Amino acid sequence: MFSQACKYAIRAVLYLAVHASEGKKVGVKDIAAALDVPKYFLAKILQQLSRNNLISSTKGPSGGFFLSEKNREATLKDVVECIDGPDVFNSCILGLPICSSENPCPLHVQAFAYREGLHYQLKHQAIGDLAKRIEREEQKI
Amino acid sequence: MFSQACKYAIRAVLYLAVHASEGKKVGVKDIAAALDVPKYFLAKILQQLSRNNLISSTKGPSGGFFLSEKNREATLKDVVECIDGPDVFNSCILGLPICSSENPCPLHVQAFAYREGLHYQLKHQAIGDLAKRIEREEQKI
DNA sequence: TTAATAAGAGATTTTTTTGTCTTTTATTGT
DNA sequence: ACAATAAAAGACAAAAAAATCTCTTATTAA
Ligand code: FES
Ligand code: FES
Repeated sequence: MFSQACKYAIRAVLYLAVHASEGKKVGVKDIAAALDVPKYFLAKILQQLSRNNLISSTKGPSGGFFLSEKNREATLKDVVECIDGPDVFNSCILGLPICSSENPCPLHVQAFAYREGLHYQLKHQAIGDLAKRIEREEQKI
Repeated sequence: MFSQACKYAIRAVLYLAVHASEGKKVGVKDIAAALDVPKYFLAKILQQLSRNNLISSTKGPSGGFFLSEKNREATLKDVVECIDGPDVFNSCILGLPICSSENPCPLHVQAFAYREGLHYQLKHQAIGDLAKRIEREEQKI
């Protein structure tokens, strides 16, 4: 479903949502250590998210990454599409050129349900709200 | 979700289920052309399926690939696990080391529910039956 | 104003996946 | 027997994804 880079991106954003803020920035090193993820690779991913204004950063001492209030209004769908491109949620599970209910492949019905269920959550839940639920339910990242 | 090889495998098996039989074998060349898939790559995949007794083949003139009655009783789950390994349907969508409802990641509920939907179909529908539905509903492969 | 810090950017390497080509082996019809 | 056929197997190449390293730029605090 998601590329490795995208998995790291989601986890990093959620980590920032829970552990960082305007006043408490976190460096790549810390995130990478906390998530047990390759440091330099994560750095690249965070750069890309930052360029697309999905996360915020400042350089220099006491600098690092965090989520602004604006950033918290975005969704994980934005994050996913930033890393894996815009077609993640509308391409055929068997790789056929078009995925549609009019011209379905043999797995379309189930695959579509799967994708849409996930898509819906990722699209309609703000990252800020998601973070609150993660803390409340003590979920793993 | 599935590797390219696995997508090709599923499509090839379904193609054989619909278009081949003990009495009407089909060669890699024909399958590759019909599915618009790289020929040599597909050959490798078919070999692997054949070694694992998920499809049947004979060498020599008028030889080729087909599905025996036994083969038709297998499921696409078997095909998928033969190519992509046994963990496809029980690994965390975020790549966390364990996926369980006791220790869920933030996407677990949705990911699990819909993954299971797909898993269920692939596990409980024999390839032979699936082929009949494909013909009946004129689905694309 | 300078040394230390941390992200940004670029280049490079490693690994995995995908795709191709060649040789061998088995089978069949002549 | 033999030429033709087609899969099996092995080696190889190309492309993509993942991961690493180095250098640059901005910022801050002493
Ligand atoms: S057509 Fe294949 S998943 Fe929709
Ligand atoms: S724990 Fe992540 S999908 Fe189940």
